Amino acid sequence: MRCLIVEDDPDLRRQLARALGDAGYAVDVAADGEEGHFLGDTEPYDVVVLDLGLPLIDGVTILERWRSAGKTVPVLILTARDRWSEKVSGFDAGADDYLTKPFHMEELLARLRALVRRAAGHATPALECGDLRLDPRAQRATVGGDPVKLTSHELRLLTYLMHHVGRVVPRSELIEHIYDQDFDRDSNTIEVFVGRLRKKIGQDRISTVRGLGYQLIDPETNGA
Amino acid sequence: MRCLIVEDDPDLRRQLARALGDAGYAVDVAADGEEGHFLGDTEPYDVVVLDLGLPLIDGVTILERWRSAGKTVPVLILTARDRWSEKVSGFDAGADDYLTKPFHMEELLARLRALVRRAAGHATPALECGDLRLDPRAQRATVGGDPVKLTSHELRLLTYLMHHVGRVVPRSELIEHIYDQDFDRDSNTIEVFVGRLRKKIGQDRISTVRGLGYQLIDPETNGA
DNA sequence: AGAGTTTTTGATGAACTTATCTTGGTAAGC
DNA sequence: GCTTACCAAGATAAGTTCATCAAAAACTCT
Repeated sequence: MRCLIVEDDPDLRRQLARALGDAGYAVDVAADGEEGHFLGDTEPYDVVVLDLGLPLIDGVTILERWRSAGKTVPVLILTARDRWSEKVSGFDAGADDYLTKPFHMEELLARLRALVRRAAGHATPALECGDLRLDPRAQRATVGGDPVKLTSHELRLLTYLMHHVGRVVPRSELIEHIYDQDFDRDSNTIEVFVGRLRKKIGQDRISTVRGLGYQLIDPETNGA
Repeated sequence: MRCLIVEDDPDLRRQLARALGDAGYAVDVAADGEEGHFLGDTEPYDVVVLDLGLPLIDGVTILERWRSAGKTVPVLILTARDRWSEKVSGFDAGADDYLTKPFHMEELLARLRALVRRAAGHATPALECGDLRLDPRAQRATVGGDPVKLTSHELRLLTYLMHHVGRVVPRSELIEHIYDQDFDRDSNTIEVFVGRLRKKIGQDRISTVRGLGYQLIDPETNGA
């Protein structure tokens, strides 16, 4: 999952970036409103953390622009505790959730998980696909109850696929959502990771559709 | 589906071509207004992505000429964020949708899907024909709920036929919409693909009309 | 700072898709 | 009823895409 953080306070920004990185997100950061607006406009994020008090362009304005441009990416806004009115205008502008500063990092992570989950149209917190389970909170995957040891990028790949079970996902999309901004596109990393994942979770769980992409097979619908 | 991209910025052009290619379109590109106008005039596209700021002939002018020549192909125009007035004149010239640069590639794809769908007079996201279903986003086809494994070209062929259920589609039209510009016309590839499709989705779903073309049979209207 | 992972890269070989060719069948026209 | 044109089907060949491996580079953690 790929996440954008728009926050002008350097300390908090760094703290957020680190926490979300540890939680398995590919993280991009913006220090002011202009940069934040630009990034959110151009890159495909799965969730955005947006501070309201920003230099150059205000958070609410950014959000309004994204929404009027048809962007549906889930956005969580951060407000100071005393800025009560900001919160309201944030929601009016189309925010999906808010959090008042200061906050517990754990709570932020929980809310983000909920947002990502809802955006993908899932009801349950844990992702499932046959006897393959993934707990985004614990960053743990199990096959038939047995834990599988995955490295961080293997986990990212699996997480994205499990949010899109049954869909044929192009390699380019996987790259966009697993890596952050500056990544060299032309490489075979995805193939290598798919290979490793298959070795760990079972060969025939991920099928490749030549020329199109990869597909996580749902045994229920008996995918492909 | 066959798509024309008219865009003068080389980076964006390549990026677009790649993304649309990944999404299963047959893609032609034009780098300036003259080439774009010519291609759109002579080749039958299903959708066009048109930048407004172009060398030689401006995008709005191209669009006006196409429209006054009776072309109804859906056109999505790209505008820079600050060119507010361009957007308006683009609509006046007959654009079907617009997107301001920079943009999410996924949003562009979603809008193109919507355009193609609308142009073919469909309401539901998934294409249906009897118990044959096709989800263009997931690139998955099912017959009576059972998934059918199709290769990328088989998928393109079926997609086009499903957008024109019941119509007798000439082989030449299929070739034009499945392949891009430079393709040797004199070959029997389409016959071969129709044969393979029939084998996978059922023999009597596609009927051949001698001397005219192929027809995807809709059980409702009991086609043919 | 160094050892152990993890990630990336590059190369090689295998697998698959697609295009072409050939042969045989089927419908239309005379 | 015969000829001709068009279409179906199978086999083959070519070209592309993908999988796998090994090794180098980057990163972590002590």
